[in-house]
Amino acid sequence: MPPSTRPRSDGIRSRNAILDAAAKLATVVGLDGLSIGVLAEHVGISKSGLYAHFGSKEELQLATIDVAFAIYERDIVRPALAHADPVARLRAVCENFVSYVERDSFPGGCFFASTLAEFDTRKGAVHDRLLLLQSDWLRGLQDMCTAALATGRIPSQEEPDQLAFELNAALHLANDMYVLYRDPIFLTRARHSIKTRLPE
Amino acid sequence: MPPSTRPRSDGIRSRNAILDAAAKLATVVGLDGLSIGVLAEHVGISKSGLYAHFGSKEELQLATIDVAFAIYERDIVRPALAHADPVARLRAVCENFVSYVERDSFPGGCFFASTLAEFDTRKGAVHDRLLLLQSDWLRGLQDMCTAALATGRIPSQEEPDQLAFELNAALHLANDMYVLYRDPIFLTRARHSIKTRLPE
DNA sequence: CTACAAATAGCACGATCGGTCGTTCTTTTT
DNA sequence: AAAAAGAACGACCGATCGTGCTATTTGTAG
Repeated sequence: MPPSTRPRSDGIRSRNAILDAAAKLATVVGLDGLSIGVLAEHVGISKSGLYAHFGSKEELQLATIDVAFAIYERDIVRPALAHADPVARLRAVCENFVSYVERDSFPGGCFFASTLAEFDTRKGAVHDRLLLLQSDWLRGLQDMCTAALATGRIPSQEEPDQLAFELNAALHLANDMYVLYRDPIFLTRARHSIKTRLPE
Repeated sequence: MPPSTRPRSDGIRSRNAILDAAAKLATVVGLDGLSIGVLAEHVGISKSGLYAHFGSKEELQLATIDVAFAIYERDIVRPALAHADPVARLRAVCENFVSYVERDSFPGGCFFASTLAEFDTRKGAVHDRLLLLQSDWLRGLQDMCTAALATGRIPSQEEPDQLAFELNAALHLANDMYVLYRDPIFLTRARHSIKTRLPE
């Protein structure tokens, strides 16, 4: 293979700027509705200059998903894993999601809620990647529920998957309603649902 | 104004066929992603022939929303209103939604879940119309919860809006997960959540 | 049966889409 | 300092977008 293909420092900076803008814009106009020209104009570079960073629009979309996933891991999952106690850990991951919505990390709310709603019934690599990450989230939540219920400190006779469904439902709707109405009452509602199921 | 401007019978038939296809397609590719040309080809008429039925794409979108709303009212709301008992009525509206998802009324799941996710952060008449209908649904659900709780037969000390939020959350997530995974387990989960809050 | 309006098709427009090209500028390596 | 490679640019491609305009067909009221 030819030498190193090492990226240049300014190229990395540009690429990060592009993907940061792409992730934010995608939650508003969609991953598909996001056009190369509009994105380039938004970042302040030419369309072909932007395009040179990615071989196709699909690769741009996949790269955008990866940076959004990194943010989600950094802000929601990793801080929760710091808690050793299973119940505290589960509480933390839920609260981290709510506050991640509350602080408007993305203008269109949770990146994965937005993009999955767009690609849920489509085919292709983007759908597959989003589905994989969603399945990881679901399994992680279910595992946390299993561990939390095993402590015997949860006032619920539900099975773990049902508890995970109900927690996820509250988080999910809180995101959608908060994006739609910009009313924090929905975040309060979700927090109340969580607290009822995972009391201190 | 000039006499009647009466539409012709074949025109009405075409218009219905167009809007029926539009409502179904919109849940897959989005209300905006649905292009006139593709829709025309799908219905089997020419692009300009289709376009003549509506003055603009936005009017097509608004008309599509109206037919979807009529279906939602016919299948979900009206049958539930047949129940005089508030608890039975609330149970019915929830169950009607789940079975409306279960029987694949739209290929992309609930029409309003799909389109609202697309237009939640946009401006314009389409967003406004969707928001209005969503607010109606929310208020209706809250009213039903108020009436149901007033019977004293609900084993919950929650306020009505919190109960409405939790029921809505279960319905909402059931739709999204069922569309994504095509696994009826999520419908079962939602039904379980409902039954726990509204026992027979 | 005739007349007229509604319905549909054909055609073309300007804009924008994703994508390719050759070229120039700039950073990094030697 | 020279050479090599990455970054960014403007021009351009064919395709498709929403949207008009005009002509033709077709259902229906008088």
